[in-house]
Amino acid sequence: MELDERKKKILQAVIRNYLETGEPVGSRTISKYTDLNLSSATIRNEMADLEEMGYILQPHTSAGRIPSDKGYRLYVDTMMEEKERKVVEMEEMLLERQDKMETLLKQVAKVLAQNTQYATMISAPQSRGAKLKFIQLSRVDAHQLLAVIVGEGNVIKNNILNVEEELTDETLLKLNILLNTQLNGLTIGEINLAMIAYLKQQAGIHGDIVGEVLDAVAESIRDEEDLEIYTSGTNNIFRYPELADHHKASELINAFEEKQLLGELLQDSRSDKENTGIQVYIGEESSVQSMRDCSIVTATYELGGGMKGTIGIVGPKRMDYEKVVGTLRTIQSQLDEMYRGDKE
Amino acid sequence: MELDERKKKILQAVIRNYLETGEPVGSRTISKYTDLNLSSATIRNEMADLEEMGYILQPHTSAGRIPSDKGYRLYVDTMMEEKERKVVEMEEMLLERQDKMETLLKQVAKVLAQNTQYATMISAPQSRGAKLKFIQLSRVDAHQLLAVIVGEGNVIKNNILNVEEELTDETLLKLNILLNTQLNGLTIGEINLAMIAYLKQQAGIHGDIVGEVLDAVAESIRDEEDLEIYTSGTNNIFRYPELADHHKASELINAFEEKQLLGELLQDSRSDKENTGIQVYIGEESSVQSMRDCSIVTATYELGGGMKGTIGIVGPKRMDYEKVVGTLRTIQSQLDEMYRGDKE
DNA sequence: TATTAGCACTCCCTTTTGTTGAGTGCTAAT
DNA sequence: ATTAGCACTCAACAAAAGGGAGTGCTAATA
Repeated sequence: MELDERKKKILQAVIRNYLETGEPVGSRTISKYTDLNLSSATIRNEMADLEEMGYILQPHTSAGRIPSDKGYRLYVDTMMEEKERKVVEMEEMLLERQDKMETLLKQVAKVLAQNTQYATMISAPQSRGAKLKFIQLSRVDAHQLLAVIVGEGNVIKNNILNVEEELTDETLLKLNILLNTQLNGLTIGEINLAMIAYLKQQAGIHGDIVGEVLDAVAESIRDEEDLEIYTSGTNNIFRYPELADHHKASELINAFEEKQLLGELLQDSRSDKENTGIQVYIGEESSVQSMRDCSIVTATYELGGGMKGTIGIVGPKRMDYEKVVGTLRTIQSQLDEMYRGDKE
Repeated sequence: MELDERKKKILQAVIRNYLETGEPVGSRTISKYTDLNLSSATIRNEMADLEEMGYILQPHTSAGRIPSDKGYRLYVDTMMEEKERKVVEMEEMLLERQDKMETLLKQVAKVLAQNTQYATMISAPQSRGAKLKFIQLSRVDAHQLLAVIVGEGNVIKNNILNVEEELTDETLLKLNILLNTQLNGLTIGEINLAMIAYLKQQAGIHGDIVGEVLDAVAESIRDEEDLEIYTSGTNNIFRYPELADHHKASELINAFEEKQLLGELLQDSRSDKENTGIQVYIGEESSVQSMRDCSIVTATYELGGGMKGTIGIVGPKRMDYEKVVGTLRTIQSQLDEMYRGDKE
């Protein structure tokens, strides 16, 4: 059977209506709602075909139809009309420039949740892409060093290193010079074991102690793969009855709290990107079990210099895809603008 | 009417039973459950008295009794038998010593949630109580300085300072020496405006630029009053039907996400402390509206040197107070031990 | 005088039974 | 190919009925 133009129109009407109301859509509704001027009986026949083709389904006999995952997919891929979305309160947020990445991201998540009424998450840009700008070891205690590492975009990492032997001031100074001259300009991801081995060799005479410190520095640079994620609006899931029953809600909230799975999700969505950097997962398309009744829209953002992070929006399958995608586009460009603003 | 020994026993029995089952407790149950050897009829009379006195109440005629807030209060104050609680997985956690405060606190929250099956929160110790150990300004960029401030217990703060004029290496070095000699040993809370004014005076000749930097340093030291809070086990609230309906759950989850109110709550509970540092808020006793159907148990912990934080556990009013208080005590002493372990 | 057995009564909870209405599929007419 | 008409289905709501746990009261008992 072929999906002709009329069937498409009817499918689209069913989906649009269902997105709005959340109620199964009947033939009579469609007959009036569209400009097709067809009787409900005709629509019924068409809808039976659409069901057979797998685009819509009946929750039970004698109910209207709701879109299936396949139906949503078709809609998202070919029938949706994106439009830029005004993002409320975004300007304010941008006015007070955030020097702290953390604050900025938390705010983005919050604004997004308020605008869309869905649950949102945002992953901090991986620092491994950022170039090293400055590194410094300072003595804090007899056996403790503080390593401060500053990357492009002023991403700061601290680490307390425990060292067995005491270092002289001179050694420390030399180490600092060595580290800065050798590592400056490299991205954090580039500082690997080979690099460190080379550094150790450079350090030469100081041998053990320096080696120990360098190892610790290397570890603290690469270590922090924990991938921070900020979430907001989790309680929005209660707005959608299809997600709000105890079991599902509990699972979802847990996923949002644990953040482990979210991390993987956002990670995945970054790798296989399309040209636009926006991706939609409908129902079981995402790997997260507890979100099998949800749709997830993710967007990759960039703060310049390879600092890429991902934003995710989680809602019911009948989420307002147009609005969400539109909003995400706006945010993407706002963040981009913000970065360029930073540079000038 | 007097609350004699027998009435107390009955009240205790009612509460104990209700804590377990969550169902209103009838006279027949008590008659069998206790060793009082009284018939249900006698118990009924006594229960009528207890109700008149306000310790228990009937959800509706012909139902059993449930404890009132006043009843719970009496129970918590005089009838509860605390016992130390083994905290599962706590040892493991302590074995891998955490140098990062953040990780430690997150873990404590998690372990606590798993052990108690309630929602938990923990506030990071206020850094204002910590003594300054080390402070350093470094040039990151032509117009950007990085201030690193290390307090006792290796609490680290970073801040990027923007400066108008460029500083010479010499000035920077002098500033560092000045800051370290003058501020070392003071608590972060003690570094106030007067102190800074004095420093400015000391700096003397350098005038403006130094003043600017000092102001920025002062700000970054005292600024961070945001009071970080980590939560865990929010979804545990779904275990308790009396909290799990959409409206209440949504409000609660929101409170846990916003963290604003939690902060005030934990803050309050620290100020008016009893000798033990553990406090119980039953129902409306806490100021947080969305938690009027909950009980909250808070405990103050100390990591030495005035570094005090607060732990909170939120559950239904019929929470297992004995277990919760016991568990908190255990955690308190474990954290204490941990700090002492750090010192030796 | 304190306790208890007995009993009528209350009220929630669950199940049952109707009733309604939106929606369908099919058939026959257009 | 489209549509009017009709019988049928089934969720959702409401009213009715039954069951049961628990109470308060009264009168008997130790």
